[in-house]
Amino acid sequence: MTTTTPHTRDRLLDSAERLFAKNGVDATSLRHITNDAEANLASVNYHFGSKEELFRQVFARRIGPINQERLRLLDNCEAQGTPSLECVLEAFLAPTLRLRSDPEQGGEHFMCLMGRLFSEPTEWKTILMEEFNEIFQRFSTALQIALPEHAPLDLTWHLFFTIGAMAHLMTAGDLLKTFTQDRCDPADVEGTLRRLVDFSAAGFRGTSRGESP
Amino acid sequence: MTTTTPHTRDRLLDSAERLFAKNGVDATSLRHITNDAEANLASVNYHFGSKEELFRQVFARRIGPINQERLRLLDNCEAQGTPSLECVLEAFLAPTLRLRSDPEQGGEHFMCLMGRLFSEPTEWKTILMEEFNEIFQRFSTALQIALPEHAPLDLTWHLFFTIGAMAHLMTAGDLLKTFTQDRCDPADVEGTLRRLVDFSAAGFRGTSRGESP
DNA sequence: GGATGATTCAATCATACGTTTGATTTAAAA
DNA sequence: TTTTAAATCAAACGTATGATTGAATCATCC
Repeated sequence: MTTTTPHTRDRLLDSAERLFAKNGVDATSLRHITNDAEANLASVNYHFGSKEELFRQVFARRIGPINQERLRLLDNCEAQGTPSLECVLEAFLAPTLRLRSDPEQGGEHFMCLMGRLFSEPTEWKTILMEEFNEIFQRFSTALQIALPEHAPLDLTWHLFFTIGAMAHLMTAGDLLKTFTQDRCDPADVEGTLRRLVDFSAAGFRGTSRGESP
Repeated sequence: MTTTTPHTRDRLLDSAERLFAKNGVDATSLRHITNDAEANLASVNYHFGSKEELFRQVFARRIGPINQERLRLLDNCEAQGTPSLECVLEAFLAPTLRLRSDPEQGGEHFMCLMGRLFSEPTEWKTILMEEFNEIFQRFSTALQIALPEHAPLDLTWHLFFTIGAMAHLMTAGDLLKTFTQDRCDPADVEGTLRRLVDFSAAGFRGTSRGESP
């Protein structure tokens, strides 16, 4: 048999992902996780060795496919000659934002968790950054091709701002909905994606002071 | 007498602010704080009643003046007729970003703390939002005056994106410096401010697809 | 100087944490 | 069936947490 059990190990990963996202990594105890997963307390250390390793694997389980999807979409852009700025930005942003509309998996929780990681203390943040470095370099060069007349330094700043807007959407998106009494709803993933892509693209091109010369 | 205490209370606020920013709220214990402040463990509960109230006052001590400065700068914009978009955005962004260049106070630590709060679990986040609601409304109407031809809903989305970029700068600014081997340095506050204002302003005006008809 | 209220202090409370242990159960190989 | 390894379990480990106590110290005013 291949499917031995609805294995404890996977239930632990699912519960940990959800609770880490909801309450933060530090505030989530192993007892919360094992209660939620209906597993024994010791099972975490049996299957993962430590809480830190559990977290690392919660993260590793999702980030690989996401970054693969990023690169796949970027390849799509570049397959048709010089890629457009919007296409590159969408390739970068879509895989994370679309986690929200993937409810059968726990993608929504992971999105929140990843967004929070950007602002978490160093020890956890480095885990994120190890995976992120390649993507950052890859998209930086793609942006230089899409906007050859812009200084590379400007592109780096603008990508950083875009990542900030994306991360804010991931962690505080629900807050926006509350604030605006549901008039802005990040649950409309494609609409949100289009708005963010357009906003960032205009920001990248910049110097649009309204009047044309 | 008005000045009852010599120092302890203020030393607690300073240490708490710094440690909360550095390690996170949950990960910072009262013992860390009182050791750092060279105060007795019980002094926190004597002066503040609880850890939560200590945090609330760490926050309240700074956010009031910051938001006052925001409104003052906004008044300056509006004093000269219809305010420009850049002026409004700078009035919103400058008071927080400039905390970094205020090192004699602990403003730098507070900036990081505030940025992180955007993505912290709900209980702390609501504390931030209580203070933020008025500012949000005030600047929303100012933006509608600066960009009368834009839909109010668009402005709300764009302000949200801008806040995200700002928050990311506050929490992960050092990461940008590391990533770019110091070629992008958020410690250059006015340069960073100008970049963010220009990026956001272009994003707000939007629809600058590069080519002019 | 003695009284009074504001602070500081060491000690302790109950609770929660991540981890470890050793026995027990489960499931597949021999 | 017997053997063997994987998995689960209840219980406890030592440490750390936020909070509380009552005595001691300090500053201030009458």
